[in-house]
Amino acid sequence: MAYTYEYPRPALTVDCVIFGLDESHQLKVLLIQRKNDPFAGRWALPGGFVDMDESLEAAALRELEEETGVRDVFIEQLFTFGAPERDPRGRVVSVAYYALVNLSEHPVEAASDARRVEWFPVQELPPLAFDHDKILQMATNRLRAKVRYQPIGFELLPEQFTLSQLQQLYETVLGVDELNKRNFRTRILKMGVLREVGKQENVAHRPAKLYSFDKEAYEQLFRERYDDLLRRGVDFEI
Amino acid sequence: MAYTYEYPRPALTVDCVIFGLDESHQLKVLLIQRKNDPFAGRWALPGGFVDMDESLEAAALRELEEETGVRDVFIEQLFTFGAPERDPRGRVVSVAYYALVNLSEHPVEAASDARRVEWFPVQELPPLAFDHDKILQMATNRLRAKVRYQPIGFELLPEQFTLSQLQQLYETVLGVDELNKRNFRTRILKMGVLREVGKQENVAHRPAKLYSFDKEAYEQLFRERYDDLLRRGVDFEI
DNA sequence: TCAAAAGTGTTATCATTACACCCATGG
DNA sequence: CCATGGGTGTAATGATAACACTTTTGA
Repeated sequence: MAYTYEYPRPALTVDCVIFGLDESHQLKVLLIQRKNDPFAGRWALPGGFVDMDESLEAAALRELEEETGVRDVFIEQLFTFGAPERDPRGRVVSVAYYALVNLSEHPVEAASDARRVEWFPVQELPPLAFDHDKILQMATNRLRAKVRYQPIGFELLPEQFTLSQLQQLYETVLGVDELNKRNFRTRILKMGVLREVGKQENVAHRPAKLYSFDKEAYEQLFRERYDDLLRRGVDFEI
Repeated sequence: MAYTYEYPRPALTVDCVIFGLDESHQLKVLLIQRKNDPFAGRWALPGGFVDMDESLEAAALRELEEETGVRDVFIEQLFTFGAPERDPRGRVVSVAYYALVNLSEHPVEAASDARRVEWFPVQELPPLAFDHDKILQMATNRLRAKVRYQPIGFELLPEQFTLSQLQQLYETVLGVDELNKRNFRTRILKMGVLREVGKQENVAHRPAKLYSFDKEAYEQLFRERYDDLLRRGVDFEI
């Protein structure tokens, strides 16, 4: 069957940049190996064509699961890439999505067609197909910007976590050596979005307090913040 | 002539949300009146179909000029809207762009096909076609967020401007009553991105100092900021 | 008693807020 | 000399950064 239109149309695809944090606090990204030309054998972001009756987000989630087995992810739209020459096969416009997940909770599946799927450290990436390096670069920047004003990342930790774990997470996502322990703690506790829920047991050192993220407190805070911001006016801070 | 594809393809359009500031410090948005169904007679964002050999941004600028006569605008991508039912004619995915311009420097043209083009105050909008109210809402939010961390808006003022004018601008864009004069000034001057260039003449009150935006100083500042941010780590501020 | 990691005290400095007040000009 | 905006002083309070120190646990 074929589909005919009066005017030519670009093809429309979606691509997913899925960041994962592994046990050793490395930031990784999920890639698949292409089987077909163009770029056969190269690694690429999971993605594919949008069906006519699904939303863009649904398309991204569907392709992600089909190609990697990864599901139940909160993705957000990143940017739409539409340079005329970005795909050698012809005009293809791609809407990119991104997410940050707990790597250990999202095992990759050997996809049905035996395509390879792997997590790569963002520091040691293979050459990528199409303009996927550009997409990934933008996703990394966005993730780092976002981590500063939204409590992204709490989903990556166990339900209960220590402040050291949380600090580790921030250091990893921001790609920074070592944040000042004292100041990190003061800051994050002052926000009042963490609830103390117990302490570690059976560790060979002083047991750390365990916290969980208090979502309601956060949402409350967020609402208050908004009014503040308007009163302050200008900021010029990221 | 017709174009045939093996699989169906959504149509791809671009839409432009152009904000303008008028002389009386009102925030307005540029709309056109549709001639044809669906939504004939309704007001809508300027926009249209993407050609096969132009980038998305180029398509947005082309449609903007064709439909409104407005040109030489710095647009930025906002979001891509792709809900399956957003256009009654069928599947249409639209990449939205936005910009903020000095309204008086961008006169609208009676478009060749005599379609009406007008600036509407964002507070008093007519019903809009498609999901354009949603697009506009998102654009407004983005503009307000952006104005806090980027010196957007300086382009809207004359080359030389007073601090009161600048404050007015911020109040308008943020939709806020009155920022504290003292604090606004302290803050913005402390940044060091304004250069004093003279003073007003022939005004019936103490003449104000005139400033211009020091682009180099800003870019310098921006680079320094970035390192700082990494060291501070977590922020949770917008 | 030691290693390892958790957790705290403190201080100098800077930023923010809120108010009230003074200044220069043309009419 | 007054109306009209432009422009400044200041003090209380809170946030930030930097560094060194104490505590608690299992081995």
